[in-house]
Amino acid sequence: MRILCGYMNSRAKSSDLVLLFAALADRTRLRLLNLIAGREVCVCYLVEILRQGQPKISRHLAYLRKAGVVSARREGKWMHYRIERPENAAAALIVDDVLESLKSDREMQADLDRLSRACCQPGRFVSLQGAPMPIHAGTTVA
Amino acid sequence: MRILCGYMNSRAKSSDLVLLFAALADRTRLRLLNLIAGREVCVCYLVEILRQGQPKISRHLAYLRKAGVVSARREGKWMHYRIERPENAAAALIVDDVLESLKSDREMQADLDRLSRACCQPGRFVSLQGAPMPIHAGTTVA
DNA sequence: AGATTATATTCGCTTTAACGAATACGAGGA
DNA sequence: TCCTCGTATTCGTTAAAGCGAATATAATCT
Repeated sequence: MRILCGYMNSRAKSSDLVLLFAALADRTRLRLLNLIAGREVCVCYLVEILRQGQPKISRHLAYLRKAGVVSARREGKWMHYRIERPENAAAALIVDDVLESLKSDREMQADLDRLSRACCQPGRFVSLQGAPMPIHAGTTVA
Repeated sequence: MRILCGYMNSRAKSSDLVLLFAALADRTRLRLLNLIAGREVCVCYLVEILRQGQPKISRHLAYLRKAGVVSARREGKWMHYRIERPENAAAALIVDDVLESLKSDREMQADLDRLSRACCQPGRFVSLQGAPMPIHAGTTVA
């Protein structure tokens, strides 16, 4: 098992990396990753916070899923997205770096602020009434 | 100076990152970075090793230059390319990760092998006769 | 100066990405 | 079952990337 693991790491396909980089080479997708980092977020929140069309958000989420950076979980009508650390060790390192560095970006900080406010008073946002709130990572129950 | 430096790092623009990722999201460009990593290489070697058209290589190098990942130095008719660590701290970290992880890719290893062989016997490659050999990083004189 | 060599850029074309609008799907609720 | 709501996908269009062929530029050689 440990040997197999080492074997896989020693033969990283850079095609994985190309796919990853393509996924990261878009500001909207970086904003999505930033919002999802550290919690599990329902799509409706992402649409509301980024103030962009729902199909657009959904397509970008699909793109991130295909790249193996996020995964989705269904809960009734709602879909929750969370960060998925790639199997490829190099890719995983890079994702860590990226998520960390996004914290120092102005717009990313503003997005997170908006998300916090939306969580405090979901009623203010018509589109969020009744929607399940983001779940902080490591928390068993909201 | 140290304060200014810290200030800049604390306000990373993720647009820099988008540009960087776009530059990394191409296999030919990754192969170029892999060949250039650790040494300064003349364009004609890159064309020869990758066995691809010269305009294509040149365009990809221009792309990498605009993204701030490589820089060029002219020596007579020849242009030498080397890795340029981005100013943005996050970007620099990512570049380090990428260069390191490329080492475990099959094709990248093969490219480096071909480069070594070409350096030993430049005469074998018609296009390399008289061309300046790659210069290992940290070496003052070839 | 004119020819030659190494590299960069332009041109036309084909492929791919991104978007909004419309539509389809999937799970609950009436 | 039909309706509604949240999300995903398709469609048609527009913008951008990548490519080879041709051309331009910059330095060296004769």
